[in-house]
Amino acid sequence: MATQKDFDKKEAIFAATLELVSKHGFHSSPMSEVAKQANVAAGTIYHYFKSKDDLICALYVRLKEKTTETLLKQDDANKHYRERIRSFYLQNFRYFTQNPKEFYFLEQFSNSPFIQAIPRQDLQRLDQPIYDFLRKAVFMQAVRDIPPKIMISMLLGSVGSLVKLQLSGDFQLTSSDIEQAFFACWDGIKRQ
Amino acid sequence: MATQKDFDKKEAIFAATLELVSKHGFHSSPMSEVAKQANVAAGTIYHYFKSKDDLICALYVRLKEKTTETLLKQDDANKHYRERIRSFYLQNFRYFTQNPKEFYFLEQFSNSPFIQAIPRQDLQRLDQPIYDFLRKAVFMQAVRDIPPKIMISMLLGSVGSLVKLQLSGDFQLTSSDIEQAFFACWDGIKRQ
Amino acid sequence: MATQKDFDKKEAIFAATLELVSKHGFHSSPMSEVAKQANVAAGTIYHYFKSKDDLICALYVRLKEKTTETLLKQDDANKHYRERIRSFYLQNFRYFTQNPKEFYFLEQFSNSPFIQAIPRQDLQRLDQPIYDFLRKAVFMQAVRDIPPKIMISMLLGSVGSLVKLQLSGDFQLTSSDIEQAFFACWDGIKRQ
Amino acid sequence: MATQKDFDKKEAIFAATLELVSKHGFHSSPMSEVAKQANVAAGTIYHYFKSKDDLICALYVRLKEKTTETLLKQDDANKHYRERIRSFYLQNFRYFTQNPKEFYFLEQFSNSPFIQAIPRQDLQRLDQPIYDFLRKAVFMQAVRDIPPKIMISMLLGSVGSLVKLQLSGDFQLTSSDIEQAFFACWDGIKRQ
DNA sequence: TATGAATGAGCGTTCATTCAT
DNA sequence: TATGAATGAACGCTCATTCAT
Repeated sequence: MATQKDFDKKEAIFAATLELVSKHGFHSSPMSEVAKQANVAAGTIYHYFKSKDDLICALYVRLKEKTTETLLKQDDANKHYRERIRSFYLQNFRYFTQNPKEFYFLEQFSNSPFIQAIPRQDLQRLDQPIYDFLRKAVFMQAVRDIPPKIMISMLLGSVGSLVKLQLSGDFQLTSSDIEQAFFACWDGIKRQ
Repeated sequence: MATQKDFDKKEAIFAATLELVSKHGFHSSPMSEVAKQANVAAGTIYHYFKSKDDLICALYVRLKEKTTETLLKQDDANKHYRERIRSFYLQNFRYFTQNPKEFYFLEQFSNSPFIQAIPRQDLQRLDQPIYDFLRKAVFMQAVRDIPPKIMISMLLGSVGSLVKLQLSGDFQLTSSDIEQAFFACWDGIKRQ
Repeated sequence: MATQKDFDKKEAIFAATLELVSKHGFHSSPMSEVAKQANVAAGTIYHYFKSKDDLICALYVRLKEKTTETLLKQDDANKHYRERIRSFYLQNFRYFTQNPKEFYFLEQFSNSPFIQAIPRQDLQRLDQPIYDFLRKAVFMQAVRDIPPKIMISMLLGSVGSLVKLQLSGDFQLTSSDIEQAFFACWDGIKRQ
Repeated sequence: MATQKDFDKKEAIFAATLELVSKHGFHSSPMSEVAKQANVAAGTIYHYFKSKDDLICALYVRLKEKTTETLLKQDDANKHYRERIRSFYLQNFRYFTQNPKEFYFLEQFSNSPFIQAIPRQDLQRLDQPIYDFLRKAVFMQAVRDIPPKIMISMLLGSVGSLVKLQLSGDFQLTSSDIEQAFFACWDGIKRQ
């Protein structure tokens, strides 16, 4: 079926882009290489994406959606907020250490001028689910009344740093290290 | 004096590179533009740097050294560790929000495959002063016995996230927000 | 037909390179000029050749093959060796005086460090047919038992010098001059 | 003494140019490298030579003069022409196999478009001594009445080919090979 | 005379993008 | 829709040459 084939090609292009960009960076990932890796012709990419920038931005959005969904899917509203946030933190660490390509791509992208090409409201939409999750925690008085944006920044900044540390190969983090790191964060944001 | 002139040219090239790369990214900062911005001929850059990569790596090392030095210069060994770490955290925030070009450059660089071009031991040397500072804090039992690498990751991850938030323009952080964020961190790492 | 078009483009690039290099030398024949002369875009050359060096080496191999084939094609195994070698000598002179571009290109190439880029066994393969022709003459006791490599050197050195003399415009060689030069060579190598 | 110093510098520049050009070719021998190798500043070369082309042409003329002089110096007018020409041939072979840099430089130069930069009469002047030597041999009826230009071409073409063969490393020529080659030539040009 | 930092035109090459098939 | 040869602007970089010292 054509639709399935389209899907496959688009997927293949995304996968190839992720592979190459995460390893070599944006400008060392020519479209011709992406095409080769995806087993399509160079021109074919332009049936699915307007330009290289468009492809990269689309991949960013896609990965953001996917990771956010994955990370919140396992949330269990019946548990205590501490447990839910702990689980979110740990999942985050696990997900990215197990999917380093996605981590590298997202970090690279969000620290590059590329990100300015994404409309602000789209960026907001991508963060919305996590944002909602934490705002509710504040509302439920599970955590201190810190603006959710700050809280996200702190949590994700912390976990992101740890992922980077782990992936650098300089340092093997044990699960106790992660727990410890989480509780350090938690002690910082929990309602005393 | 020749030495002064050399210094000026090299400085001008560094400044131009910082300006352009922080604004447009590595690959949207051609050497010809760097030269124009620095008021030198394109070829002149190659008297000071072997290649574009070399220039960018040299600038990274230089900025790292400068910021580390600046951030630790104001450390007062007579104060309590809480105060010293607080000051470090706050200075960090202040320095980077006031020097956004340096922040963007460093973030972009350290999240790009470029960083692999810097020998591991050089990277270690750049982080050594901060590392020493925190290791001593652990040794003095001022903070919990968390591996310093993790502690650095958490502190800098946290403050980096806040700087990004502030610079994004989405959110105006008050100094009370920063204090709050610091104390959250501190509560996490202090010896209870 | 695509294959024909490819052939045409590659041929046009070869012809343009021969034209320019024979007239101006390697380094005064920029790729941009080659492209212009061949009526293709600069980038197109790189579909057919990896680099400028690759193009030039490929052209050398091609011309060597073509001239060797041309020179041996007219050989008539029924004739006496004296006649066959005479014919080879005369053809050689005629071919290169009538195709000065090829002569200048080949001379330039084989006297430049470029030639070291061609694997030794490839060079040997190119000379093999002439080598075989002369070795057989030795074997048949038509000529003295001089190592064929030396004999080739002498014959081709002699005729090459004459071609250079003729093309220099300093001196108009008559066909009697060439005959005379050949017989001088022949008297030197024939079995007495 | 200044004059001596000048001489030394100019010599050093010539020596450096010969060294580099014979090994790497004209366009892989930048003036900056020549300067380094000669232990002078880049600008200094321009006190002695108008341009790179000028330097290379001057070196050509110089080497031509020197080799011609060397080769004719040992001529002994008392001997038979056969002996004198034999000696010239053998010296030629010996000189260039022992001075491969000069051989490679001269071959490269005389097969490149560079040579067109040298006025025709200068070229003639350089060849004049050898030309005279052989013309006299014709006049004395020692050799056949072949135009001296052709005779030079044949002799030098022959010996040049052998030098190339020897220097290529493919083939070790014995002194008997050279003798044989000379007598082949001689049989070709001697008055029967 | 000697220096070598500075110049900038010009090079070889890449690669995002197009378009005839 | 899919192809991939072709394009050519733009890049990083070299190097012959100049000139203030």
